[in-house]
Amino acid sequence: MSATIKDICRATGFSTATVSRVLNNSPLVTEETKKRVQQALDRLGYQPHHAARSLKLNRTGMIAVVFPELDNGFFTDVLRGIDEMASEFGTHLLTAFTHGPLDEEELIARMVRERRADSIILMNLTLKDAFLNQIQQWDMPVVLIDRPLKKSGLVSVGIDNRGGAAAMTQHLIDAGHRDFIFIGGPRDTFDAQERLLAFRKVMKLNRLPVPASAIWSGDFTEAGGYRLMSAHLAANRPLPDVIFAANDALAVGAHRALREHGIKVPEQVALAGFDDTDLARHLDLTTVHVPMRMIGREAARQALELLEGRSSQKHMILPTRLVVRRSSARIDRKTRKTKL
Amino acid sequence: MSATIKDICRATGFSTATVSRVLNNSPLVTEETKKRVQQALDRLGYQPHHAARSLKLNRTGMIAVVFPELDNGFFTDVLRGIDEMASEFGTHLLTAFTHGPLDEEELIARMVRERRADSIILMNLTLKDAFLNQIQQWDMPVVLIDRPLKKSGLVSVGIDNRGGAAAMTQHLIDAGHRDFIFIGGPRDTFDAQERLLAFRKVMKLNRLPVPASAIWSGDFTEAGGYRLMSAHLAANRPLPDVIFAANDALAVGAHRALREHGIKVPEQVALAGFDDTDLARHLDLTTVHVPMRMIGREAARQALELLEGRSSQKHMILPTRLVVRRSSARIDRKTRKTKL
DNA sequence: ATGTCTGCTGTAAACGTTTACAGGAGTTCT
DNA sequence: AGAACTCCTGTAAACGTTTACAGCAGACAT
Repeated sequence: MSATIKDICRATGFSTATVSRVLNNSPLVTEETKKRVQQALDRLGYQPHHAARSLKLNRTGMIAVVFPELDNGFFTDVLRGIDEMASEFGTHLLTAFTHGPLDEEELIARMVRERRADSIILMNLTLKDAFLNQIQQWDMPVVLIDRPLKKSGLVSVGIDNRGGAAAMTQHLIDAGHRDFIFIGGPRDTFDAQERLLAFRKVMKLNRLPVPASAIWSGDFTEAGGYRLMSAHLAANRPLPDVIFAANDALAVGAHRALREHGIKVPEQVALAGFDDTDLARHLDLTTVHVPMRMIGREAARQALELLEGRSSQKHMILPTRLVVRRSSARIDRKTRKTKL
Repeated sequence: MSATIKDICRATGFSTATVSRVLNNSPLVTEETKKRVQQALDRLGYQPHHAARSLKLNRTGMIAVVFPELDNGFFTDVLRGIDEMASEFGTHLLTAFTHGPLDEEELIARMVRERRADSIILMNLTLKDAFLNQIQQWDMPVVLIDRPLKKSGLVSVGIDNRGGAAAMTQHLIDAGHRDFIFIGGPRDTFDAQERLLAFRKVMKLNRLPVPASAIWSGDFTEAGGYRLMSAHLAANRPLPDVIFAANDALAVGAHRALREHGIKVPEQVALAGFDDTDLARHLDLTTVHVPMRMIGREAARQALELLEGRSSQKHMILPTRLVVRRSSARIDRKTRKTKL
């Protein structure tokens, strides 16, 4: 059993109040007694009992972080960012993964009402707006990652999806590509919607057509990208100039399918992704850099500042950055076409 | 403010004791009152206050999981495995990353004494044996991942490092490779030691020499692998037949350095790793599969079973499996040598 | 009618903190 | 010398639960 305040009292002869005051270094204690108490604390290896403290103070020193089952490779870095910032504030992390979308609401509601944390960071969940609105009733600060809620007071941290997707689209066009396939993400995902929107807009600006068949609907997973690409190839449909996948996972899946069919990237078809995961770097995939660690840091900062009443920026949008690598290289279209 | 038991009392007219009994469905309550209380609970959206409960019961319903700063790509899957098992038991996760080795001991000691969790899983930390021995004094179950402690009562979950490394070494020899470079991990890491040991043993069995210069000392990071390989190439030293890196991160780093020097894998040098991370699959890297999710699941299971007093297996070793991919392909040595 | 038992409910203490309030010892002022 | 401070320390209540124990009502046996 760990030592309690009473043990310290017994050892020093002081009362719980005084010991507690030393612990929270109140100015009301003599240097002398402070020293004596401190010695006892050190000697007995005392640490305050977290549950007791948190019951009394109504403060847990925890941030709950809820992640979706789906992993974009995104997750690790964001979590690390959150942890960095949290540990600077002496706060711990309660991480939870949702197991299927049904589970999400219940998991969150329970955690909140059990008061296991002081604030909560929700990442990329497929929550209904109604639920999000309801969340605001609870008196626990909520930070959304990658999911701004319109007309709501919820704080969110997101990235410049439109800017990134637009820059990418323009880059690909500038590289000489005309015939696109866009592999989108889940329709109900904010990121996916934004990226598609920006893609469409830039295509339109450049007066390039986007037939319905050029927009595939993926799920942000590698397996999904692989499946879609394989199906296309198996059906012997023509290759476009370039495939722009709404995230790296999809791009990587498509890449694998292409490779298995002996199709060279970028020689026969160019490829681009979004997120700049480790894999992208290693596959030489042109992509859009997303500052994941920073997202985590900022989300944690918001969560912590909200706690202190400092209501900071409502909706933070972090910049993205085009990362040009080999997979989008300019190819002389005539050469390529003859090869096919 | 969430509803408390007293709110339920006020609503139903029953005492806290009765309400509490309903919550823990004690058999001592009439069906009738149980029903009436339940209604109030539902109506007010009651959830027990975690801190209060845990103070009284001395049970937090949490497992602390401590990860090193270093990320082998390992981490995500293990955590998911832990989460899977934990959530089956209705237990939450407190994750913490150590920030530098100095920090480790203090972080752990504090968490334990604050009693933030019921049990603790330590992954791959560079803790001193003395500290680990000390841990046993505390009355909190500890599960070590990838780090059995000799002659200690600590439970651990590990993998068959020797089997994996031996199988790999033999495979590479069978593929015709004779001249090896082994990029090892940190000397103070158990995994690194075991893998090197098995490598040496199999080389000896095959009567192949292992000069000191053939063993590099890495750090299990990609940057490290890149640095070592680059230095070697920059110094214009000859390439071996094969480079066996003690983990995938190192192999991937080496791979990048090789690629940057225009050296083809496996045409000019074969390459092998250990861990079977996502990257390995995509780089077609021959490696040793490590069942990361399973490691997490088993670690969590042990942590939970220890809590219930069921002391299960002391030291669990999960099997590894050789995964042969293109990077280790057999090359006609004569052809290769002439090419150089 | 009294005693014993069973079955349910309530009272109150406890878990380990923090903190408002009270109180005691010095010091300074009148 | 007493009052009015200032400093420090102690007493006790509170946070929201759980649970040992007490208590009460009714059923049954004597």
